[in-house]
Amino acid sequence: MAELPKTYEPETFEGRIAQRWLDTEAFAAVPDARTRDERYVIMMPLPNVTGALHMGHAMDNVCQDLLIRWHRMQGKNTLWQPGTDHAGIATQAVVEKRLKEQEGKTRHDIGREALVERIWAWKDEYQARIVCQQREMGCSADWERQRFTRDEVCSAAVRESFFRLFRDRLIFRGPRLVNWDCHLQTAVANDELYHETVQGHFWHLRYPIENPGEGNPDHVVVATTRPETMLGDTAVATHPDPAKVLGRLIEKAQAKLAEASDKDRADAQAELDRLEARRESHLPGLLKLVAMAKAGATIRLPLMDREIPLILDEWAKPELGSGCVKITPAHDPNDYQVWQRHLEIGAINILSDDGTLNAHAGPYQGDDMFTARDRVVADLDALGFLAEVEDREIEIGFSDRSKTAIQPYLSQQWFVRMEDVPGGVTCGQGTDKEFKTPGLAQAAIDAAAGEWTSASGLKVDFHPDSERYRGTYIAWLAEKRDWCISRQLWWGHRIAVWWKSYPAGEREALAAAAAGLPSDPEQLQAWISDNDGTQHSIEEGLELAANQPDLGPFELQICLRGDAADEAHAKALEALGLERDPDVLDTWFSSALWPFSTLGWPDPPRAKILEGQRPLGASADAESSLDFYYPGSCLVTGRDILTLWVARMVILGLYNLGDLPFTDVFLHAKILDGKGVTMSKSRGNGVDPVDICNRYGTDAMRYVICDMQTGMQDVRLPVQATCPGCQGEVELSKAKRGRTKDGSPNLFSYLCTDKKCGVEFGVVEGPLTEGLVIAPIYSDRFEEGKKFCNKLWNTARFAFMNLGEELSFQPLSAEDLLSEDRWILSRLSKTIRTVGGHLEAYNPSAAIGTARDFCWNELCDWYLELIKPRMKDETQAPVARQVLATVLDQVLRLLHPFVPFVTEVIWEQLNGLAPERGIEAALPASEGCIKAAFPVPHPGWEGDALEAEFTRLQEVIRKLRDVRSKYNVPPKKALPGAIEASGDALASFERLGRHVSNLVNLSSLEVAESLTAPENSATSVGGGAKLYLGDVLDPAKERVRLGKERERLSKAVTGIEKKLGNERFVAKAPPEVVEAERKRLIDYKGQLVAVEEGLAGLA
RNA sequence: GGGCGAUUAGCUCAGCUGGCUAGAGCGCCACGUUGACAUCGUGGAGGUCACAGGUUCGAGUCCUGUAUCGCCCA
Repeated sequence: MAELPKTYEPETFEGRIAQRWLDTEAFAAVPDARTRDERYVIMMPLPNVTGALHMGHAMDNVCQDLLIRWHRMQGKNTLWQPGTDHAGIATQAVVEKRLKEQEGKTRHDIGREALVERIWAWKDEYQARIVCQQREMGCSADWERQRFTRDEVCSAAVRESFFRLFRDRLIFRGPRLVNWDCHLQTAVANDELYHETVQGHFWHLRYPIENPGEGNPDHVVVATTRPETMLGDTAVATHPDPAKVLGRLIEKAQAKLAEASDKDRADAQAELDRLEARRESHLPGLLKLVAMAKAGATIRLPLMDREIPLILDEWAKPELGSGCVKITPAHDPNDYQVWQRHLEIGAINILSDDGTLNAHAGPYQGDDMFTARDRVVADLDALGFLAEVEDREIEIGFSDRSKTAIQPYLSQQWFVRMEDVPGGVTCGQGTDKEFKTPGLAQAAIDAAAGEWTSASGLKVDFHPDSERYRGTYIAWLAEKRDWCISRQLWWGHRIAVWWKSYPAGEREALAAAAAGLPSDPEQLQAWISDNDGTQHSIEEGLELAANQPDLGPFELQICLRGDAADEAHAKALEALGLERDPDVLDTWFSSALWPFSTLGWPDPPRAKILEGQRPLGASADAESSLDFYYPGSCLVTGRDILTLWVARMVILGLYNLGDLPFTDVFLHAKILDGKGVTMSKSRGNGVDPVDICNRYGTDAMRYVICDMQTGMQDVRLPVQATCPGCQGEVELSKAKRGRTKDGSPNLFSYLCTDKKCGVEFGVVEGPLTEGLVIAPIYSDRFEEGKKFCNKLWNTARFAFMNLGEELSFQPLSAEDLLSEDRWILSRLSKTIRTVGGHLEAYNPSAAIGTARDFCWNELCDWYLELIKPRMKDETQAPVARQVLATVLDQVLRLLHPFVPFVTEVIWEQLNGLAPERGIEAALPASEGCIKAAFPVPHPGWEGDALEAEFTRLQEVIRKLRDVRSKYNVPPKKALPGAIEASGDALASFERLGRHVSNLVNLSSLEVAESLTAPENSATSVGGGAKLYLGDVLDPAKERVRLGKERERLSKAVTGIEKKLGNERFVAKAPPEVVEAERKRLIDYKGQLVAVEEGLAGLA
């Protein structure tokens, strides 16, 4: 017999097991004859190649592997698609930063090609690192399908999808206000910004009104936190109906005052007074302005000497400031909206790409924003146009990538049209799932709400909190905001549109270029775009250029479908004077295609097969990967990218393929550090999951991760480090940070909390920790997982020591089994059912908790103890052995998805010792636990009466142990015991008395309806019986012990009596609740009487 | 500014549609190495369920407000 080592040492077998899974192709996803219901697909949320994985990724990957292994064991054809994301701006920024640090160069110094080459090298390094980490964590993804968003297969999908959207006029180029990063010189998305509140000013500017007329104001005052933007003002707005707004606000304030608490009354009164005073002072002036605006009044913009209109718009707030607001459409999002409502005012962009002012800023051209601000303020002041300067806290947006302030900036960008379009959008063109939708955003809304289902009957739902996240998802989509997909970067999928802009006067040149275009409708799509981005056919466009030149300049745009089209036509386009757009696509565009680009869409048979990769096309007896694995099943991710990524996958899946990329979205918790701050490498609080695996074992890491995933509660993970000075443990959330050279806190170093030590040590390698010892960080939360694995290990060890040389299977009927056998099988069946239910409900914590409780509290603490005597008796041992082997078999299968390594290695041994396990019939066998059938409940094994009997037995044993403990009886000393009971309980204890003797270590046990207690007995009640333990009595101790017991019981009795004495309770509570209370009262009273008798006996 | 959520033991978290004396793991205390396991066993201490009101026979759970802390959107 192969005896297991005494303790669980994961490092001795994890590597070997991982290798065997690879050797046996256990993770391989190969299309076969299984039906759609027998398939299960998870597309891994592609980690970006910016850096290594941390515990947040571990949470994501472990949850997915749990689902994948569980479904694989249920016999599904399972695909877990791995891969990585190029992460445009993030990766380029990291590489650029390193270039600057190490060589002092910028990207412009080395050029586009050289920079991209360096980024590819970085990508290779980090992709390898990430895959290594995932394999270490036991991720059972099909590594032979590994994809990267910029590899040839994914890139082909990007080109095709872009072309189709462009052809359907769902991609267009137009002017929009974007967040401009002046340092990186690119637009950045909202999610790449962070906001900070800084001390700033509020400048009040006085703008003169042209020819105000008798009795009218001769100027307006506007206020701004960015006075330099006044150079781009194109209007001043005032509210069209100030009386109504002020009236409504005053009503509201009165209502609030009426309801205000004493504490708030003064504030509410002050607010009301302010509004009323304001109506008095400002309303007449504002009404005059309304009349003037209607009459076409204009304003003379100071410094620029430009005439701009006074307009009426609800953006102006009559209750604030002067009630007027300056409008700078090109540099403020709200003003931009105003412009959209009053297109006649125009927009003037005063900024260049590099953040300096352009020619539209007149004398301030060439200044940066801050220089310009000082000069504008000084000049306005000198000319008497500066009314007032206030100090004020203002919120400024910063680019997360460059850490510099962003500027709202009007520029030409590419967009995907999300709103409804006239005539609707056809999704799934050319497939048998083709359908019409009003617009792309609406299609994704319908997918999650209402009656709509896809052609194959699918719908999207969210877990574990369906309501909450459906709401977030729909609210975001309902805005139907166009998606800006262009980025001014060098790292990414370059936009495949060649274009040239023709001012209104150059219609002839436009016509000539259009006439010279190659004709290839399948591979080439041409549009003429007007100045708002609306795309027209060539004929319509030329007509517009002739008849409505004010819609110019016109842009001739040609999109090529793919590499072959580039080859055929790019030169010709360039000969016509068109240039390929230099921008690249937003990373999320390629990520949005992930559920099908990875499978070879649009043309799986012709998808490039990279070295060591599985072909994607159809085989003689199976569909292509795309047909077989799309639509997929479940998406597992954090809630922060629900909109950025999940919604967009739904949109492009529906648009390109006519069906959903997945039906279930599992949003898991986020892992925070000990202070509640998001973990990340850049904050110096990240923990590398591989460090945890090495320290505690991979299964221990996975166990604890599963245990942490409850509902949506984010989880704090306090982390520690071993001080390199004193070797003591330092709790990082309590330790002080080290200092950098300039004296500010160093995010990457800590001071030891031991006062005698105080050594500074680093936690992340880098320039800031040069010269410091780097202490690996870990978290003692993972001890729990290791302890559980050790317990499981020793359960198996006990089994193997007792199974004998080789156990042969015999069919067993219920009569062959003893009561403890039937009890553990009943508990096992119910455990399997409960665990399955928790997994279905996406609750890994409850699932593993249930499995753990069974293993530890029932199998180990009770069953193993109950059968130990039988194992020494060769006539009784075989049945117990067979039950034990069967329970172990089921437990290993049940736990495998959570802790795959330890279960697999035990499984291997179990197969050697007991090749066939089962009770009535042998269970289906399997060489690897990874491929074994997941356990199913066995209703025939379940017995409620038996379980109740065992619950009573356990209570009796605990009570008697408690007495032993209270009297400090050494475990080896056997004592006489007695149980006084009647009815069912008596019969039950007569049958099971041997277990009491065994587990309480009794020298003798009398069970009877009425008996004489052993000499010097301590008394106790429990399990519906009166219990005696002899040879221990110390009257003083007993009085104390029973006194406490009496106190506890009489408190409970009083409580229930009070409740039952309440007439309204008895009248109104459901009868079964009242009845249950009555039963409890009788039970407690019985116990109380017994305790009091015991006390009386002492006297 | 708008929306969503959280606050339960020293720590990290459970607690479903209101109903036993509010639970688990870790940590803590006492005792214990008899052949699975000291990464263990047996027993134990520890909570005004953030605060204030309300609904109800009954509130950790439902409602309103307050405080603190998150997240998303503007």
